[in-house]
Amino acid sequence: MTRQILVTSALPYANGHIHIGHLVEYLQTDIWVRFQKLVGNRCVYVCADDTHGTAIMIRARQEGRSELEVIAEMRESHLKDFTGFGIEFDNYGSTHSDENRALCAEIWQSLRKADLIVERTVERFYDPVEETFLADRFVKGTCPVCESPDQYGDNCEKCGATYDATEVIDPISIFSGATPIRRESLQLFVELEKLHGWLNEWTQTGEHLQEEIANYLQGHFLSKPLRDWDVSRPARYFGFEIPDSPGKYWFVWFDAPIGYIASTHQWCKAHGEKLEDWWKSDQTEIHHFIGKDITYFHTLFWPAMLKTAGFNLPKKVHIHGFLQVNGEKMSKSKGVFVTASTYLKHLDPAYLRYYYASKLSSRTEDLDLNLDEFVARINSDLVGKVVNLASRTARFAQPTGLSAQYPDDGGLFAEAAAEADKIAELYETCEYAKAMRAIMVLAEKANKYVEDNAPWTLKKDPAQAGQLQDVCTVALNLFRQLAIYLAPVLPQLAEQTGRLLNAPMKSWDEAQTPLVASPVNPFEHLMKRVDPAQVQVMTEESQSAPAAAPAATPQVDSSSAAATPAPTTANAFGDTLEALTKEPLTEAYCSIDDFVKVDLRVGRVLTADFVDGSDKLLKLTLSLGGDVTKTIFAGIRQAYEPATLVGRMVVFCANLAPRKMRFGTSEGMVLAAGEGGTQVFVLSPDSGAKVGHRIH
RNA sequence: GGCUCUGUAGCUCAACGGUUAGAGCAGAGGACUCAUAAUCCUUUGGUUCUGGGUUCGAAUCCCAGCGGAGCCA
Repeated sequence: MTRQILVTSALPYANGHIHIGHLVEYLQTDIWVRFQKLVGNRCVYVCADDTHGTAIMIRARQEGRSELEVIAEMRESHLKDFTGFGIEFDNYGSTHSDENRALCAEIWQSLRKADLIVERTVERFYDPVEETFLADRFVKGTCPVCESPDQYGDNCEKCGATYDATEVIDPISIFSGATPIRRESLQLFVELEKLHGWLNEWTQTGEHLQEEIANYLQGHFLSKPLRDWDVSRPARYFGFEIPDSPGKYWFVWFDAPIGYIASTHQWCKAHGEKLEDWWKSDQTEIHHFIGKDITYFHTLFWPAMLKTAGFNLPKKVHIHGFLQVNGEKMSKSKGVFVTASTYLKHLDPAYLRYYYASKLSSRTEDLDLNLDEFVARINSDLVGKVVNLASRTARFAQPTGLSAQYPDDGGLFAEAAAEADKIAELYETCEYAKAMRAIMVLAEKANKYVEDNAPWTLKKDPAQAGQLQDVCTVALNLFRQLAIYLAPVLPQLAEQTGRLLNAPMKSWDEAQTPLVASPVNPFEHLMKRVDPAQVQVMTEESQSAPAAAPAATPQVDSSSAAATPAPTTANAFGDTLEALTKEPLTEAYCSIDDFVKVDLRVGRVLTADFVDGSDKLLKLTLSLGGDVTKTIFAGIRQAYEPATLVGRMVVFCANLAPRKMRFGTSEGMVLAAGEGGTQVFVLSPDSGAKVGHRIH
């Protein structure tokens, strides 16, 4: 039975570029959509830019242009990145569209009619320079609990306290630096509590949510009365003015998810379809793919809005975890923050599509991009196992084409064909990692078949030509099966395979029938091995890119910057002589006696603070265990956010002679690699080391 | 701080409360030479974070501790 499925990914915010963290979601979704289309379901994939809110407004003003210009430019950039990664939306809209405005009004009317909207006066911070109210996270100041400076207005990264922005000591606006003033404002709220009973049932029953998400909602929100949701923002605000409340605008999180419907509407108009058939019909399944950070918007507010306004509820909200790179949070200061466009400059998008697929499950666990593993996976699985099958047999088969009848292969093809349902089920349930493994097992068996039948030996004997053709027919058919199973992940490979064998692949079911009597075209490389040096260049370029590259600032052409260093030979890991050339090895020897004079220790950073009057230094308090501490001024300010250092272990010299500085006395030196400035990389011991350990 | 997850081989991950905890990669040895130093065979790696408990039986369930991730409208 053909299903009718509407799929969405979260709307990227029009204030930043797409990076490889975002791509976890778009690739996960794109793979799912391609799978659905391949098996013959009617599937439409929509998305849009999320364009409203204070951040966009302020940015436009700071850049001296209109919000419309800003969002138009980001839209272009986003689309370019998505296209580059083979993400195929059926429609890519914008929350700043006529369709969205109309739908917002419609849903708003429903909420009014259901008597869910109330007015209340709240006190908010107001930026007198930018003339706008400030969300908590747009205010910084000293934590009212532990008095750490430079904390955001909603919670303290040092002590973990949460509070209201109005409690912060010495607050400033992050936009203008001005001291915000308190101002009363009449706001509109949705009384979510009125739908508490229904939400309880919807979230806790059925298959709408992953189990851990249902638990999370139960434990965190549904166990107590639901707070009213503040959905309005006073002028100035970039968004839609609320029709029945002049001077008030819908909060960006009100109109953003409605953008899913608006984008669908655009698609319907372009394809002669009715919106009702997609959003108000039992025949349609809605599937949202989102990250775990925006869980509550999509699992409480959004269902409540849909329910009230009479739209389809999602059949499933698929929630994924975050991307880490080499075991750490993606971070701009440490150079593991890779944008989509930087990646595309150096590497084939197919690599990332496969790598993510090989690691994704249906759980909300985070996914770690380990760059060494990335190289190994691609080279071993895709090039070594899959593509190799074609590579080692296509040339033998080219003169004759495929055999007219499918030969006896000992049941291999049938065996792999029988896996189709299992693999389909794994795609359907987002267990891509398991699907990839199942496919690789088939690839291993196929390689063994080639090994056992040694076509290269058959080739030497003209009498065995028929046998040779048969063996290659089997191998290429097994390869073709793999290409079909991998098509949702690697659409390009599927197309190339279709061309190689003169038989385009259109459907999942083609894995059930062997291809015979088809000509074989000259073989071209289907996929290149990953060169670790390219990965290296990519991370280096990411490190040298300006920290928060906003689209508006004229892009420093980082490609030319990356090309400048003289190309030097690299070892097998891609390490070049660059660093050694800049700082040659010391020629004089150091005796063991000299070395042991230096007392190197493992310490834990207890506190890390900016130093007033210095743009280079951070003041660190290091613990050596118990109550033994050392104070160190380290020149790493440009490379590290203080908050990211607290709690981590570092290596430092504990018996360096104390040095008086303008700011205090420094009692040691933290060990770090790099050239200085933003290029500083603090050393850490492997796990297992204890605070206070001496380094020998 | 609260909540939801999470900790298994060097790395990435499997394992309905039930044989001797398994795969891939990496490592070691061998075969092969068609293939992008690819492939095939054999093989070394585990105190399942720690400590208690429940059970005939625990990686799995419970409690505590330690570490990691996220969220807190």
